[in-house]
Amino acid sequence: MASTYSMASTSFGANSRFDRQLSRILNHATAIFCEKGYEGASIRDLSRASGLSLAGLYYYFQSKDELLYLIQKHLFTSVMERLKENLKTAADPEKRLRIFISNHLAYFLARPKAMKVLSHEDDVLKGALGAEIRTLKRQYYHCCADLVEELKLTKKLKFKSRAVVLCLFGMMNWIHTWYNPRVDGDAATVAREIGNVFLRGIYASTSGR
Amino acid sequence: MASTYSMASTSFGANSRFDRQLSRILNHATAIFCEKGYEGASIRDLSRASGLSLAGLYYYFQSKDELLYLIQKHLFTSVMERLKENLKTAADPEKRLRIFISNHLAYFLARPKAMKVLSHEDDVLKGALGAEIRTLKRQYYHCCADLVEELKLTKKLKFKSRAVVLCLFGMMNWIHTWYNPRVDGDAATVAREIGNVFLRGIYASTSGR
Amino acid sequence: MASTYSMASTSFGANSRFDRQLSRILNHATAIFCEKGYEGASIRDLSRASGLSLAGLYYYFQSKDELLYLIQKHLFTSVMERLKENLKTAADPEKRLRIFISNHLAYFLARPKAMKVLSHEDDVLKGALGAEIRTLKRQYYHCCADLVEELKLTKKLKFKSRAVVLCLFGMMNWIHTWYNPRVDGDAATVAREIGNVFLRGIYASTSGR
Amino acid sequence: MASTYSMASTSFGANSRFDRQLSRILNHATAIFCEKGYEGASIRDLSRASGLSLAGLYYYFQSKDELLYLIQKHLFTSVMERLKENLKTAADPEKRLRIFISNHLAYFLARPKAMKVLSHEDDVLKGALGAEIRTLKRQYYHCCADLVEELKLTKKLKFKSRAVVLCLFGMMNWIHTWYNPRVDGDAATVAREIGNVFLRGIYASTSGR
DNA sequence: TATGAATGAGTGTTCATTCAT
DNA sequence: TATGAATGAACACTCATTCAT
Repeated sequence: MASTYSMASTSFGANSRFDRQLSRILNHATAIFCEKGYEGASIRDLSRASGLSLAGLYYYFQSKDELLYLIQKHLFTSVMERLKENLKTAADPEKRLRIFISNHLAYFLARPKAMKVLSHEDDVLKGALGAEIRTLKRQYYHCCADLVEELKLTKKLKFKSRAVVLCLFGMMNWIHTWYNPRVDGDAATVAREIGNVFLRGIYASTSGR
Repeated sequence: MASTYSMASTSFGANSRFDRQLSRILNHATAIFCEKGYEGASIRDLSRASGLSLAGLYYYFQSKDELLYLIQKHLFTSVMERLKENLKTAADPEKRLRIFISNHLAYFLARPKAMKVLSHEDDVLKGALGAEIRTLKRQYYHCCADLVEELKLTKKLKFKSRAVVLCLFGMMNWIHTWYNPRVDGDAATVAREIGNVFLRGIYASTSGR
Repeated sequence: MASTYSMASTSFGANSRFDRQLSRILNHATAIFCEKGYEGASIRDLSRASGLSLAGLYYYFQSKDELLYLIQKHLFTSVMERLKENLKTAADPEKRLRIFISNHLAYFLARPKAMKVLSHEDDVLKGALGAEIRTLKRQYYHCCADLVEELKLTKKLKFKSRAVVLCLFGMMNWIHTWYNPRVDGDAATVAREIGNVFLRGIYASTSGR
Repeated sequence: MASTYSMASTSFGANSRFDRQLSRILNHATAIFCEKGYEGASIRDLSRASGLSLAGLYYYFQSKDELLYLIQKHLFTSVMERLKENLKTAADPEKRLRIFISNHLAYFLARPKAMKVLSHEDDVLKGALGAEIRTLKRQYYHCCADLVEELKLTKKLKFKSRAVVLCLFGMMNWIHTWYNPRVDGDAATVAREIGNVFLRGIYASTSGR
């Protein structure tokens, strides 16, 4: 599997020695943050895992905060890129929403650790770095909200959009606490199931009641 | 509001001086774990918040781990107690499932910090304490799963129970990341909405597809 | 020799266990700051010297900065106290200025390390702590400047007071770079010599030229 | 203003590319040592300030110690050179001592940062480098002491030469803690004032008392 | 000449925890 | 019941320095 962090279209882009090394480090860091949480993880853990010296790591990032920032930024950026690519193939509102769901699950079920880091360490980053991440997250949320709105208009449905969209995110994101590929099937299967519950749930709504 | 931790029916039961003090401490600890996470929180934070000395706190618990254990155990125990009480009033399967949802939300939206601690610090506890918490959690999960199964049989529905129940938990538990009483209404309102999406979603299912 | 830091009239006052220990620590810290400079000294050095554990030290102060602050504050406060006491015994302006000089030298030649720390780490402290120290220092300077002004008026002398007072401080404070009791005599001797150079120097001045 | 460090008569002499670059580096280093002290300053600070890479700097010096050595050696060497030049113009003992004072102040008030580094980091250097600097310093001290002795003999004065010379150095070197050109006038003015205090001070001495 | 990449040793500070009282 | 005093281990991070290129 190619490095998660070195895709030509992101800032980790150019496949220089530096970028490849950074991407290796970020992958290790993701795994460690997943396992122990941001606070519980130590740069020493990362040093052990990556084989670099403690001091050597700091050549690649400025602080533990920045490490988390780089990870989260990359994830939001690249899941969104893929989403945009995938959405090009469909015009039907329902299909488009199903694409959102399956894009999200395909991306994150392939990176279960990343998914956990993203939802767990949601509000850790303060200051400018945190603000940038929150902006990316809001953009991603709005992609989904817009698709739901599109569907709502087309089908003349009645429901509180905010609550409904957040329910959908709840179903999708909670998955990292239980997903087991052998029991639950692949990402497409889970996406179909969640899509079913969600779409039937909102199609049946004719009033707020 | 009576202390969350000193209800007659739990082990913190008897309203002794010890129990009342412990319950105060656990409330402070919950708030701190919520704000900073288990790893990020320090016993010194708790000392400051509670007004007790660092050493004095250890009269009430053996370790930081046990502190989290006491909190989580109490929460699962008491939400389950309330659930059992509330379920006594209804026999209709749908109504009973709606009671599960509203019981969960009423309990946890009144204790948003506790809800966050429960989902955030889900897998922190290792060893015997962790095992006990996981058992309680499984029991609670099965309460819900049984209600869904009951409904499925009655209404002759077709769906993968496991996936569907976990979707429901996802919708309910994700709520701590977005719930705002002024925007989203009270617990009963949110429970109705989540119930709607979920029940309509599964009612409409006639096959696994 | 009684501890430098536990005089009844200062804030290190009450001879409690805590205060005695703190005063021991501050004495060690003074010696270390003197030898290696503030930046060059490490809390580990202090741990070694004092026999307390690294962590144990932090029971007595909040930060390395505060350590320096405590030392400097104590020195300025107590040299000033002694000065006020000593000045009570004389009314003659020249005698009073000679008292300033001999008080300064008696105090600091008995604490050569303290003298070096005070002049070397003059501008290290930033923020509130630094401001407080600078205020104390300014007060001490003005004590001296007032005595010089008194003499200038009495004897109708002509000179730039600022330059002259700062010359006097220069002579007194530079001493830590060269003073050797066996070669240079005791504090009273040095004070007499500096007093001579200074007083004859300003008595002979009738114009700014 | 020509570089402080690349004068034909010093070892940084020949105006080669190397020497010009080294001289730039030493100027930056002086500023940084002045601002943060020797211990507090880091080679990284110097890298930032000079624009050279961390590793690149080491082409110009062997160690941080040598950096300080080069600075201090240059300062003593070149202030002494100028002194010798200036002393050629006068034969009268008093005039010659006044030349020492004004040469010292003219040189160092034009390089306030250098003056601070010289007095602050006086005893930092250990081993051979430190010994060499101490030798230069002693030579400079003796230049002054000889001039004072000359005057003492000529005018048949009585005082402890050592104490008196060190008083003079105290007045001159302490200046870096207070000198403000707008308030205190130029170097010549300050030199006259210090010369006045000092010369009148010793002229008036007819006994050690 | 100059740099990118790396390191071992050290920094100030905080941690959960203990023990005599 | 509760605390003051203390500790070993760990923390994030920076240091001066090096070496292949």
